[in-house]
Amino acid sequence: MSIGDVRLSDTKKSGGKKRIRRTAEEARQAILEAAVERLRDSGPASIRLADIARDVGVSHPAILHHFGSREELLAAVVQEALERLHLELFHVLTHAEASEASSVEILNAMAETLETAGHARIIAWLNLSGVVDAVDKDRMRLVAEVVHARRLESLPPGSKPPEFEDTLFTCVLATHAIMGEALIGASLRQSAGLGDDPDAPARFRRWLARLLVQKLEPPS
Amino acid sequence: MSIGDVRLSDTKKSGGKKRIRRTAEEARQAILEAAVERLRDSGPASIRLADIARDVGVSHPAILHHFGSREELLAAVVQEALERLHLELFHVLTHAEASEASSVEILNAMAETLETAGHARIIAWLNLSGVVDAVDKDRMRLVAEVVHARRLESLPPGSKPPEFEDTLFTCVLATHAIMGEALIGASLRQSAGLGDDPDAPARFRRWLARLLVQKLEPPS
DNA sequence: TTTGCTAGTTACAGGGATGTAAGTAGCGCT
DNA sequence: AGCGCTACTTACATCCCTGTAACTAGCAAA
Repeated sequence: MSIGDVRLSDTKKSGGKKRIRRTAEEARQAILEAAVERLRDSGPASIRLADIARDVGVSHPAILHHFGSREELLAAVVQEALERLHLELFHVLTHAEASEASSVEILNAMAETLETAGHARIIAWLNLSGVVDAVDKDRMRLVAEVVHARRLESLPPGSKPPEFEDTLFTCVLATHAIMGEALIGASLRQSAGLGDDPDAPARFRRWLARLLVQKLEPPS
Repeated sequence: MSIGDVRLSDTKKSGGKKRIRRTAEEARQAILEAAVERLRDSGPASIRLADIARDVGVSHPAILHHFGSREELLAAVVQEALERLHLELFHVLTHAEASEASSVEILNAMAETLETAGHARIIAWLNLSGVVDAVDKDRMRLVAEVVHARRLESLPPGSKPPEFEDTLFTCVLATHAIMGEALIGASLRQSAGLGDDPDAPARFRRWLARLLVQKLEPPS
């Protein structure tokens, strides 16, 4: 198998000749689902009609029937992936605003969303592949504003308030750290001599959280 | 043009029918050069024999003549890229050890190497594409040890020494930040409302440096 | 100058990917 | 029941990419 791309043999589906007929919407969703998974795991270049068709259990022209062309499928997949990301982030943010979550808890929730759901990988793929508008306008600023508000609230009286950009950059750094963990965490841990340490990731996560706490909510 | 992969039309080279004959070594180098560039810009999946051949100015079977197969070319390209990275990092480190560079200067030099030379992109591509051994064993630990030594040197007398893992994690965080800047810096800046601010990257870099200084070399 | 080695060329074969054409079958509606 | 719509299928056309075969030409050594 090639290093650059995953070639799977286009095996015929066996036996069952019963044709299943979904609604157009269901079919689109099933196809998008499979395609997003491939996007996350192996990047946009590995989105091949025959593969996705096999995942879903249809023939590849069925995909073209619903999406017109691979190009349009890819666009729909990207939009779908970003929509999911935005939905989850929105959920995390509003949830954080409702409860009295600390700044660091917000960042931890963001980490969860980006890392485990595979969104970090998709963002990285899209950025590397040159899809420009991978992150929508001002979302990071909104996050930073929420965090900054909390920061000002918990400010010990008498001390001068931190600048907004300090909070903004802290959020950017946190994002870089989260993305970095998701993308190169494993190999970096290897390179740091922590490869065989099973709870090194958790320890780093805690360490990072403590650093951010110290930065955002310094003891008075 | 597709989002997932870059398709360039295979234009015939014009006019000059004079055949140039390099030594085998020169040819290999020229081919590797072009291939590394493509790896950096568009990822391993976009390494296509015809494209690289056109870049170098030969026909595509010439590449197969020197490398045997696309697979072997790809392996050679990866090895070449990692070798360059290691060479440059080694240079940075030994240079830092020779001069009396501060911890942050070391990290800045690493940033320079990873970001501007395009190594960050290559590392990300390889990690995302599933090439496992993208980072060699213990390099990060070596860096951290150099940094930690400096940290202990500049320790104000009487204060208790920091743990090594604190320094190690700081280096990991710095690496994540550097990688993050190289990979998603632009779109993250957009999302932070700093898209039209030309010296936002420099400001973030300074902010990060100050943070690391504070962490590694606290004022006594 | 001739001869040998090999870097390089053109032409073509084979496989895999996208996309098209024409027909089939599931399901709702009358 | 049967009619129509359309989700889906099979078969095929086409293009691109890798790899092979046979030949060509630059350069060095005799």
